[in-house]
Amino acid sequence: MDAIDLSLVELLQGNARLSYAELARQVGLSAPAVHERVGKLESSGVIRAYRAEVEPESIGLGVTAVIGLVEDSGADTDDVLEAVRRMPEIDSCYFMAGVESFLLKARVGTIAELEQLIVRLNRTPGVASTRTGVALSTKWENRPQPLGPAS
Amino acid sequence: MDAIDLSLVELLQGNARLSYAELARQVGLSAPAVHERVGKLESSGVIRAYRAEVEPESIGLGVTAVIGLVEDSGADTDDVLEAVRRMPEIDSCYFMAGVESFLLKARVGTIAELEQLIVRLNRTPGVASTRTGVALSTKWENRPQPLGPAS
DNA sequence: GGCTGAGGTCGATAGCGTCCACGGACTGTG
DNA sequence: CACAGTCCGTGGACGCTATCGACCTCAGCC
Repeated sequence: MDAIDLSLVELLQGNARLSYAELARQVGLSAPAVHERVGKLESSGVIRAYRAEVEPESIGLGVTAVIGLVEDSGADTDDVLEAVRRMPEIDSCYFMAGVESFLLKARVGTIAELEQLIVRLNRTPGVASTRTGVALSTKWENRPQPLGPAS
Repeated sequence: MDAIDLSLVELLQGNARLSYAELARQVGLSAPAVHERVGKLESSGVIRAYRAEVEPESIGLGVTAVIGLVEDSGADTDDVLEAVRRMPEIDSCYFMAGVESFLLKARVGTIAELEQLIVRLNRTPGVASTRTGVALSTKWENRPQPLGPAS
């Protein structure tokens, strides 16, 4: 990971569809060289994926909620995790310090669907309670990360 | 937004670097047709951007925190928002229902940097208090959204 | 010095992006 | 019904890109 790799990562964070030729021009290398570097960034796991960022409203997902989840004493954390993973509405999942072991971000179409999701979560074995906050609006999300001079 | 547009969005959510030719094969249209459809999805705002998803640790951002922010009574919400926006560590910002007007997700390199960020937030005019939770691990994030039959 | 490996350039070729002219299915109208 | 207009697609063409293989260069090491 040198300075050129960092620039490549930064460029691709900004626009994942840049051509190798364009990347090459920006960093001052040839296209094959860039191709190889990006390939290594991908296979070493620095670049995990390339995703189109979609406006949730336009695909019928207008409601965003954040859910803190408290586990039963004696719950199997892996089982809970697996159950949560199977709910496609849950688009992010963090294991947290604190009473609420998990913090979930969910995206659904309507408040009614959110209600159903919460009920399903509360019924899940190992889940003691949940606490849900509803986002009224998303100001921004997943802003490209500032590239600290890395590892 | 018909079924083909939905497939295109779904395919690009999964891999933003697919070529138009490949997309065309997958949805059974010609490349120029796909090119035009994707162009319209972009300019109508359905597709906001294409981003490389980067492993935060590898660019020196190993600490994820979630911060609830309570505004002063009489604070100017727009000013608070502007101040928060200027902090590049804050990668997501939601305006929430509840006492904590904003929920922020931050990404920093070390706990020391997190401390500085929190101090800066608490010093910001209009901010009454903050409450921070630290993520011990990220199970997953920004999973491709399930494509409900959309608008 | 001479080997070796990493990482670059160059050149070639197949395939892709993108522009354009053209054509069929709907739709509203005389 | 015939007509024109619109929408949305196809196919062809052409320049640019992706990607492979051959070769070059430099650093480290025996």
